[in-house]
Amino acid sequence: MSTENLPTEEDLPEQLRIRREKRASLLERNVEPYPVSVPRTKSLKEVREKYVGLEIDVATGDVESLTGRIIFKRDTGKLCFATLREGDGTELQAMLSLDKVGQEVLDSWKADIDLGDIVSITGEIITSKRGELSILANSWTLASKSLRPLPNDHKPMSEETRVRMRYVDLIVRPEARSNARMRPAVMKSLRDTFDKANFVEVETPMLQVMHGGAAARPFKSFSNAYDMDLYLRIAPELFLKRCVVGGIERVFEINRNFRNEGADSSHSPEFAMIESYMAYGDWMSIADLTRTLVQNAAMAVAGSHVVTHHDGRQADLGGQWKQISLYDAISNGVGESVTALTPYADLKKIAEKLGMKIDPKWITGKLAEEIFEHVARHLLVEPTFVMGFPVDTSPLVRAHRELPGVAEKWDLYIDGFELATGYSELIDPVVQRDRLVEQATLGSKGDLEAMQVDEDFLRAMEFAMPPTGGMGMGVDRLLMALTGLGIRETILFPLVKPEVD
RNA sequence: GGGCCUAUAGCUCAGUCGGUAGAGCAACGGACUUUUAAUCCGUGGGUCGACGGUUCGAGCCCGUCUGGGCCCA
Repeated sequence: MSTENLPTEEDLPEQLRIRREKRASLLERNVEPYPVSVPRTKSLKEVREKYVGLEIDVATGDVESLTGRIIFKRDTGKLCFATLREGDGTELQAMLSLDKVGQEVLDSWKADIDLGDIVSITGEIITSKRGELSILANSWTLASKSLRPLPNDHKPMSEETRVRMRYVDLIVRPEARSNARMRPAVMKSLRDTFDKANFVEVETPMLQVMHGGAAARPFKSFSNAYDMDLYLRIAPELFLKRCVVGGIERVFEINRNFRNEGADSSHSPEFAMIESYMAYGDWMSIADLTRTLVQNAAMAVAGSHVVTHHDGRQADLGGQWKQISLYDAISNGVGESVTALTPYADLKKIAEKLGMKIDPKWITGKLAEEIFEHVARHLLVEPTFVMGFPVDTSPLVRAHRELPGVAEKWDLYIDGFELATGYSELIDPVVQRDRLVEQATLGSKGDLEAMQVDEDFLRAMEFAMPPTGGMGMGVDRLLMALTGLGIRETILFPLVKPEVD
């Protein structure tokens, strides 16, 4: 990187300039501000655990070398205090006294060490006269000099600063630390649940020649080596179904999908998703699997099926979950009977009466789904399976075994948002081809979310796919359901537009 | 896409009627051997998001743009 455009020392804000001067001053005195290693015999957490319950004003005689970031600093004339914090948030007090370290070392501590610096301190583990577990320094050494001041630890950072500088957020905000550690706990729980049910995890392409498996606009890219357009996947569905054809009868994938659409408090352009397929299952058995995945994840992070959101609200994810019919929900919401056979014109009248803005590109089923979202979605706070979606918006789903115009598809709603979807999969390759051709026709008419005809996928289907149930669930949204957080808090580094100078 | 709110010191925020830019924490200098957001005395730190307009005079009023948030679609 070029150094030409970096600000000169005089241009820097006062506090940044002073810290750079301190770094230079250390180097002048042959003190390394960024040493290759520093003494460390225990973590702060290990010390806290070992000496729990130690009485006031005790000297243990145990000498350790401990490291941590300086979070608070209380310098007095001859006895200085500082609070060290390590990555998981564990804190420990450090004490430096004139009679232990001498004038020169104490003066250097006061002058050279700032909030945010990482230090190593060697000394005896004691409790102070106020009972605080502490390390009383015999010596100390700088582990890494911070050139930027930490934000005020007692006022929350603004939401934008938290997202743009997550590394600082993780240093100062306990909830940021626990959120970051909740995601891997949930991932582990999901994989354990699948493993116990004999599912095999696979990884399928994210760079795809042809996108499919969902109704969404893709990100487009280009391969220099192959000289052709490539797409970032919007869903792994068509590859997982190839796996089922090949005999991986219980299969799942947890990984990132990319959708080139709007971003808001529940949509991120890249998001983690589970997809899973179970041969010889159907939409009901896959619903049971989905419920088990969610409930086990709740148990893993909350120790209970009742989870407590960050605002204190509790949500009960336990028991069997309510099932409602999509068209019943619409009928109740609009006060007249609506079915999958209700004609487009009637739906349009209903939507207009509701004051909805209607996109002329919407087909009949899409209009019904939009009416559902308008009248019923916000009511679905407790976990609810919404059963029976229109067949014309579900091109990869088999038709309902009894209800005409309906597909064996459910959406799972929690807290008013869609958490997961599940199907009895369409396995008739001839019908599948017709549906995809129909999609391609919509695409050629300008529907940017329509699917393409994937000939290789159809060829796989023609080798016979067993009857199968399938599901997809947003991992970020699962974390939202468990914590009540917005999607940008469940993702460590959500996409943000670059800062402008 | 539409509407509303928002951008001021390193961080979090005030800023009245358009008239010399404020606080807390942080920083700098000094005092202090048991502090817990230590305390006390003193000091410095600002392109008020960007550009344009109105005005004798703009952080404040108007317009455009950019970033962020919320609501609607």
